[in-house]
Amino acid sequence: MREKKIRLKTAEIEKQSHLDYFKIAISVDCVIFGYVEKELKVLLIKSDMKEFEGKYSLLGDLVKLDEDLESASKRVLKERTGMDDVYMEQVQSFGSVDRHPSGRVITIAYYSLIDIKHHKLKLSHNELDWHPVRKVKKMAFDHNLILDACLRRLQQKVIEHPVIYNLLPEKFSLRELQKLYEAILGVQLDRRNFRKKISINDSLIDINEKEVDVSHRPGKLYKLKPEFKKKKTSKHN
Amino acid sequence: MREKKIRLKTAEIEKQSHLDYFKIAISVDCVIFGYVEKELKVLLIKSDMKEFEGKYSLLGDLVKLDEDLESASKRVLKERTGMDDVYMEQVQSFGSVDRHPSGRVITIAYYSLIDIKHHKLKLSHNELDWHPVRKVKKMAFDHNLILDACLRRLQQKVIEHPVIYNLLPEKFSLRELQKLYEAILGVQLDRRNFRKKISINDSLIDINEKEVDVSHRPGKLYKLKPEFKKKKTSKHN
DNA sequence: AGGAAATATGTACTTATGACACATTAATTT
DNA sequence: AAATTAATGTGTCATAAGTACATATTTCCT
Repeated sequence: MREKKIRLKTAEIEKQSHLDYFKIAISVDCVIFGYVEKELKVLLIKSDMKEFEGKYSLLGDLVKLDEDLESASKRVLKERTGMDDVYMEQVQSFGSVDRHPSGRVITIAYYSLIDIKHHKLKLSHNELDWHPVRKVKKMAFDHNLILDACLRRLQQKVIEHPVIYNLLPEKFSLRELQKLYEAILGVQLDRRNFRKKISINDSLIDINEKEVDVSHRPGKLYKLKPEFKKKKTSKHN
Repeated sequence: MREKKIRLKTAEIEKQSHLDYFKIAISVDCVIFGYVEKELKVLLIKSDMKEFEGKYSLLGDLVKLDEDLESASKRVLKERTGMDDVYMEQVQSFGSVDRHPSGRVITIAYYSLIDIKHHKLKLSHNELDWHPVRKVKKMAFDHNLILDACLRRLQQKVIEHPVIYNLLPEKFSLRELQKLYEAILGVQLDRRNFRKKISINDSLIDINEKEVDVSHRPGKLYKLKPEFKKKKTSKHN
């Protein structure tokens, strides 16, 4: 009997300490980029916290005890959007003491790139929807900071490796690729120089097909060479 | 008396649950780079865990509930080395489920650059000492991975901005700067081209002094222009 | 005073980047 | 069916950046 009482006590204390005293919670937040209507967009959800009523937030969740960080962010993606097998990269941790109104939560930010045509998400649910990256208003928590950090990382990536195939369908024209590149970097580029740059790094296959349903001369379609499709999988973190 | 016994018990359990069951602990690990005897070194300490007896580990500690991540890693540095006001940059989180033998610990890696001449550390204590980065053996935990990630980040940084003044004394010669650059990248460079590169980015001041106590023609000494000294302080994470 | 050793600087060659123009193709209009 | 239009597809030249390489100069040491 006495033993039981002690257990109760300790359970209580565990629960308290869980959020109150020495416990720090860990979450992941996903910045999910998509390319819709020639604009770079990010998937946001209406915040369910009353402190942030009306504001949007990134998709995220607490990390479970038995899951790796990347598993956690893939789970978030899968749960909320049904999407699987997406490109994902860890960006940065955010851990200011006061970043979460309900307690101490350190979050690890990931960004993902998805081709929205291949991954049909149930946008009707959950007030989940695409927002143009450049027009995102004040979000919940420090999520604007997180979005900025992820966008900068994506821009860095696209400069180093201009073919961001993850955001495009399997077959794409050079014009489409250039428009994507411009959408990410927020600049306009010379068509000829862009094509030269692409041809130099030699990562595309001409598949001898042409665009259809365009109201002008159709462009050639390309695929990414398989050897460039290596997904960046972070192994041990 | 009974109360006391309970407290003892709960304290025990707190300690257990702290690392055992539902608690995910958060730590920071610091990869502290120094430039000693023309070699890039990292500050390591003998692991105090019996699982890793004889192995070295990075300097790290659990993050306290009321401290930001960067504060935590600065505290670690200060406590263990006495050093303050150092360059520091967050690199990556490591959170594999099994990375820590005593429980779930997610760690956030930082790297620091210090000029060892300005920061005299009490190396005699704690079996704390500098180790050549290229010759580090198997360390405790996943610390080899962490070191690798931080080294790659530092290399990236030095390519973008060749003047890594944090590792050098205030006044330095171009030869010293080049040797440092070479030590970080692990390559040999042409002296003339290196100097051209440095002169182009125009970040040094010729202070009209020369090296002393060198057994050959002394080189000119330079300082970094103040406007290039902006410390990278991560604001909100 | 002369030799050794490192500093300091310049030039030619190659490669990458940026500005720019014209011919070609296929859909659309007349 | 021919002319028009609007986008695709390619090439050249000028400039900037990167790489390979050589000679003169300064200081230390003997």
